[in-house]
Amino acid sequence: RYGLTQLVVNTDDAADLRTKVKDLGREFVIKVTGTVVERSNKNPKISTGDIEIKVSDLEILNVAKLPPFMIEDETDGGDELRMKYRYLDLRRTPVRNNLILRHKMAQEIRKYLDAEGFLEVETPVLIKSTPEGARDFVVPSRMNPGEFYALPQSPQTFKQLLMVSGFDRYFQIVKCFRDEDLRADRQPEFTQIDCEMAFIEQEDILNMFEGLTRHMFKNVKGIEFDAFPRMHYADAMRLYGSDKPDIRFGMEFVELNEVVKGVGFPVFDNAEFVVGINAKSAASYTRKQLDELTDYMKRPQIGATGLIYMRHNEDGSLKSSVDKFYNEAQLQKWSIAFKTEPGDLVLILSGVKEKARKQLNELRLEMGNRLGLRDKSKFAPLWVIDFPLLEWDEETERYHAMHHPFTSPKPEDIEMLDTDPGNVRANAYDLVINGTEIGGGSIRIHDKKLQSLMFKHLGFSPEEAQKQFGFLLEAFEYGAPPHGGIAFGFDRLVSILAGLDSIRDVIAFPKNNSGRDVMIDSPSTIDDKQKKELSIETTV
RNA sequence: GGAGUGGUAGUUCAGCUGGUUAGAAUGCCUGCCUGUCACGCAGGAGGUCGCGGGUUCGAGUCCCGUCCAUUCCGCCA
Repeated sequence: RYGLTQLVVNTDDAADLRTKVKDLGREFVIKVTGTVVERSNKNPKISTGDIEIKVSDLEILNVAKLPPFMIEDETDGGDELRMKYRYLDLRRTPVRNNLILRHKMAQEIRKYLDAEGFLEVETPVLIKSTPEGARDFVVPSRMNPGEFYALPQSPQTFKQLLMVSGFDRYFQIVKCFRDEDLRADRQPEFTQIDCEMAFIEQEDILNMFEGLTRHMFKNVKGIEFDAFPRMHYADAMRLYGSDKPDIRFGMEFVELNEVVKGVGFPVFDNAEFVVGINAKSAASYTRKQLDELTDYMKRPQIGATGLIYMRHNEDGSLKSSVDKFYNEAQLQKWSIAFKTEPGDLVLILSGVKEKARKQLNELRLEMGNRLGLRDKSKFAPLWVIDFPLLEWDEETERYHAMHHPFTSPKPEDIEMLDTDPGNVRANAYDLVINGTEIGGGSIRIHDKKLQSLMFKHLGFSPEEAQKQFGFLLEAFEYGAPPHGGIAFGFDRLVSILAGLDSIRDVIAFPKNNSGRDVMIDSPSTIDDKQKKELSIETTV
């Protein structure tokens, strides 16, 4: 009942036991002495109560309050309550099993990387603030009044320094901190499997960490994989509208500009880009379901202006929501483009290219969910490679590094840095499993000249670059080997193997949205003495 | 910073267009029951309907504000 275990007490003198505990109420922690007897009638529906104890003595060790929710596999407690009493929630078998899984995975990671000659090195947690990327968590420095430390968003620069030091294979299972709003798959403090290797090329990294992933799945879940498929970033965007496609199912994008334009349907004629998917076996969708789907797409979070559909009916006929503009022969062209069969449902969006792709990605995933194509017990790993080096930032009106400023451009693309920076590709790669970005990395720049050139293109003046990264640039002058690495989001990896949507239940003490009043891992107020010592005058 | 959803017994929720004493299930308490395991039976306690204001003869229900939780967008090199 209270989560520690469930005892079925079997004694010759039950009345005596009852009297013994009665005075204390019904809640207690007990020590039972007795003989274990095998259960004669096991109930396979419950996980507790596998043994019975013939009790000879019972000692009450402590009294316990009644828990605010039932500590059972199927609890009646809501999320909020479970988080408030996390120490009770952690008594529940499913949550405990997640942490056991996490532990096992950490063990397997260390086992694999150790066998491959990696050295686990700890890097500092109180560090200098880095400029780009997420907001830093800050810690006021008492020794340097008015100044502060940042908590690392990743040990990136430290591991590169370790490469200069000759630790050719480094790893660390390490906490990282990013002061951004959290999500179901994102916590402000999270754990990375951080790795770096010297004297390697991209291919070496992909193989090494495909090996790690394979090792983990095999030893923890008993699942083996063929070689992970690889996809160019550009193809991922074209076929799935996402840099992290879920390839447990197909439903690839079909581009339709040539097929649907010029017939006098203004929505398509005026759109830059028309693109759709074929949802196999969904032609039975009713008008009501399609309207609901349209509303889903029109929600502000997605922001589609509409949704066009065509049914390929079981009798072979084609029926679209724009029959007024397209006759049977024209719809036949759609059917050919989508390779439809009777029973299929075609869904089409139009608009500006990037936006339409992004929206169709949402629709594809939603249809995948509705059609049951995203089975949590199936795993589809994928390398996405050849990411762009730079990304245009509308707000600051300049390019910034898509991965980070130390990422090496592809040598053959370097000359485009001046002419066509947006199309320069990087030696950067992501590991995606089931549509979740599990890890990413890159081959780094190890040459001071190229690194300075990159800073220039990222809009750093030489002085700024020197101020922020001078120590790294200087280190590179002492013989930096070619190097590269990768970092895995450990929490996400565990949650995927556990078949969960949220990373919350693979973390013993997760953060909540407000960061307040849940448990001991909440911010504290600063008292006057601290304010004085830290030279803090206003509320931080 | 923005949009959505929710806040009613310990807990999970119901409460339709405003209308007697706010319900269910489960948990809890008391009694009975020595092979139960979602035990059973009988009885009982338990609610300032998040908070503040307003409309109304009358508000859990409608309006305004506010707080909290949560999901998503922004953000996450």
